[in-house]
This record gives sequence, structure tokens and C-alpha cells, in this order.
Amino acid sequence: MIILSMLKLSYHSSETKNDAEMKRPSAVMAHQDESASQGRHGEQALEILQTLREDIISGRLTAGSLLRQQLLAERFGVSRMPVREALYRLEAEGFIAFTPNKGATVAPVSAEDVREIYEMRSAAETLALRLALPELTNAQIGRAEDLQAEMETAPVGEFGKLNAAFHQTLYQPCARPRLLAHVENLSNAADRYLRVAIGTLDYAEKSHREHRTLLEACRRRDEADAVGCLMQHIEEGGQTLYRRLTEL
Amino acid sequence: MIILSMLKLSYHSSETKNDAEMKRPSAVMAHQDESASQGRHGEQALEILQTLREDIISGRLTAGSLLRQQLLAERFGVSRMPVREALYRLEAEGFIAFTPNKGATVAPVSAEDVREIYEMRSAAETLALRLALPELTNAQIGRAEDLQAEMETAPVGEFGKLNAAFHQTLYQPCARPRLLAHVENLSNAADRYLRVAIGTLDYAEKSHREHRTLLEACRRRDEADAVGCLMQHIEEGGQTLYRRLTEL
DNA sequence: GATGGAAAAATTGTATCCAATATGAAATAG
DNA sequence: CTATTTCATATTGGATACAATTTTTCCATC
Repeated sequence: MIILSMLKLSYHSSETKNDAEMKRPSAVMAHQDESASQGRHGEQALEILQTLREDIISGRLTAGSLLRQQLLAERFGVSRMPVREALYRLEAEGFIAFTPNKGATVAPVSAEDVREIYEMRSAAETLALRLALPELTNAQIGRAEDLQAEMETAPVGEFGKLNAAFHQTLYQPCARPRLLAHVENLSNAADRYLRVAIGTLDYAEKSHREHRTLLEACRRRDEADAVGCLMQHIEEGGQTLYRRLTEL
Repeated sequence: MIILSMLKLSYHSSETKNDAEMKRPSAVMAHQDESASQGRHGEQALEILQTLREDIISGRLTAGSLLRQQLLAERFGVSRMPVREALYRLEAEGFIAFTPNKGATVAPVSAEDVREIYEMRSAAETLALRLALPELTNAQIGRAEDLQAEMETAPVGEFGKLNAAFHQTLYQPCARPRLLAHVENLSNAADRYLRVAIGTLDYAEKSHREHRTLLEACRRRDEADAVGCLMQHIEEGGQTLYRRLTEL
């Protein structure tokens, strides 16, 4: 099957002067303040959101778990109000689901879900790479190479974060805040499933090999090759996870 | 430029038994209760969310407007609590942005934004159509044709809703809840910009023509043709809006 | 008249309290 | 002994109350 984009999405007068950073918290922020969010105003909810998201991605909170607002409030030493704010945002990200008058439960996992996530990743990330490649500098490619090298020696627990950073580094120059947020959200959703396959060595080996091939194509600024590599990388990764989950 | 998907996203053992309806309210719900949300528990926020979203899309709330929680609470006859819940969800949808201790403002509009939205629509909707086409029944195509006929005579104010329904009808059989929610969200985001072009007759004329061509390709189950039509339809629509906005 | 600062008002963010519903246990009827 | 009903408890959804911060206003000073 061959899908061909015969439209070259050439929008004229594209200035792209600023990266148009959206005002949203954007999920990725270095822990700027290790004092347990006791100091300043209005950041408890963010802390709770990030912690719960980590808990779900890492598997500490399993699918179907009930999230009791009172328990969470006590755990974080705050009232139920910022907890509720965090839960609303988690719902928007697809990690939990509310049932009226009953509470929030961690979203279920399924083979169909991971298949869908990777189908969407393929579409979104190839678009991002295509738009980013003309703006991508050698310095940025170098940073991606560094991340790749780090990933190859880091412990498996770090794989998800480093992998996301690697991909984001390549997409960043596209300067599309909506698209980048979407890619990040899909990456988080995928990380929840990654644990079931990252244990096997050949999965990581294959990923590393494909990353290096991708970087090479980026160095050459070969758009067709780079996008093809990325698409294969994502779709085959998704198929591997899908098979792994249907076997269980 | 030719992008070719050389991977045929063939996931084996694909059961797709149920459509896996997500528990989230899903934004599209018929007004089941015209009594101003006074009756049952836990639905004020939904009413507020839908109303505010409509207000932003329709332009009644303009970019940069400050959304005062107290005013909204009084307008809807509730406390600030369900208002805040609605605002959090609107933020996740990209319609508003919070600035700490200052409040929520309606997200700005820009030519870059509409360009990005249509780039994402092209990627997401062609994927949805590709996945839906093998499952699409003649009855569903008939319903799409009915919607198209209705759209050609309806007042311009109805165009956005009918257009979204037309596209959703064709994508629905793909049975991908995440993807469909994403497509719907992008459609809402695009509707905010549609007002600037829908006034011109040739825009609507062109859209109707392309819709009929698309339906014909769907009838023939010609995937390459249908996906090509859809991609051209979306990308050229986006370029038209982009040009219109850069001229202002 | 313009400018800077302090106080007052307004607004957000959080905590506490209340209402409505759901969950679960105990009691009663079969 | 089991099933059903009723009542107590727990939990969510919403309203009110309070604290922290920002914005506005007003006045003094240059």
C-alpha cells in the first residue's frame, strides 16, 4: 500500500519567528524546587499531576485502580481541591476516567489501545520530523546523538524518558506547539506499555540501531529516508508491543 | 515531494470487537435536559464547558478575553467550582490558557496556529479514513451523503457542525476512540478560524465539490483515491485559511 | 501635571463544610 | 439459610469561607 502526499504543504510567507511557547505547564519541567511544594502559591496541583502521571506510567498505579480524593489529599498533605484539579487534567490526558459519583479509575490497558497509540504516533511524528528537518541544525543532531549514546548505557528505568527526549530533540525545530504537545502526550501514553517489552534485549538493540540509522539520514538531510526510517521505527515498535500484549 | 508509507500497518489478530467507547463525556451529546442543569448531580461543568467552547468557537468570546470565574459562576447560576472544572478541560483542549494568579484568557489566534491545525488534521484524518474505509458500509456512506445534501442548503452558521458530522461519519468505523477524539478536537479548533472564510461562496462551493468526489471514491472503496481526495481537501482548505489570515 | 508608593479592592488558589449519591452492613422476611 | 429491604457510612460534587497575590485607586511628593 502506498500513500503519497501529493500536496507539499507549502504555506507561503511562513515567518515562524518565535517558537510560540504555549502558556500551559507543558508537563516537562525540571524540579525547580525540591521543598515539597509548600512554599509558593498555586503549584500543588502541578506536583500532584506529575507524580500521579509518573505513577500510572511506571505501573505503580495499575489499570482500574480507584483514586480516592481524600487519600491522595492526605498523601500530598493538601486538601482535596488541588487533587481534583490534577485529576481533571489527568483525565484530559487519557490516563484516568471519571464515572459520575463514583470517582476516578486508572484507564485500562489493551492491545487495541497500544496499536492505536502507535498508529497516531507514526502519523504525528513523521509530520513533525518532516517539518523540523529543514530547520534542524547539526548542533541539535549532535545533542540527539548524545542522548542516544546515553540511552544505550542507561538503566532500563530511564529508557522512556531518554527515548522521549531523543525524539523531541529532533522534532523541536518544527516550531509547532500543538503538534509537539500532542507528540509528547502520545509518548507518555506509549511509555505505559513500554515496560512489557523493554526488558527484552533485542527490542532495545533494534531501537538503538534504528535510531542511529535515523540520525544518519538526518545528517544527510535526506527527508524521504529519514521519514521512512522513523515510520518504520515507530510502526514496527508498535507491532512488537501489540503482539506482546495479545499473547498475554 | 512524495511521502510513501511503505509499512502497511497490518496488525495481526485484530479483533476490534467493540468500539471501546471511552468513558469521557466526549463533548458531543444531545441536549438531554433543557432545564438549566438544575436537576441532577455532576453535570453543570459539562454544560458550562460546552457553552464556553461554543462561545469561543463562534467568536462571542474573542482572543485574549479574560474569563472571570465569579462572573461565569453568576452567569450560570452556580459556584466557582464547576466553572473551574470546565476551565481546566478547556485548557486541555487548547481554547484557553491559565496564567498563575491572574486567570484564564481565551487563546490567541494566528495564521501559524491555523496552519498547524490543518497540518495535524491532514495527518490524523487521512489515517482515520484509511482505517475506516474497509469497515465502511454503504448505509454509512448514505448518511454522509444526506449530511452533505443538508450542508449545501443549511445556513452558514450550521456549516461547522454539519461539516464535522460529515467527516466523523466517514471516520467512525475505524473504531479508534483516541484518534476520533483527537480529530474532533482539531475540528473544533479549526471551526474557530472557519468564520473568516465561510462567508465567501467559492470556499463552500469548492468544499461541496470535494466532498462529493470523496464520497464517490468511498463508494468505490478506492483507498488511494479517497485518501488523496481527503488530503487535498484538508490541506487546500488550510492554505486558504492561512492566506486569508496573513492578509489581515 | 507626572510619578511613585501605600492602601484598598478584586481575584485567584486552597480549605472546609454541606448535599446527594453510592457502597456496604445489618436486620427481617421468606 | 438465603434474599431483600433498610439504614449507616463513605465518597463524590458543589457551595461557602479564607488566605495569598495581584491589580487598582488614591494620595503624597517631585
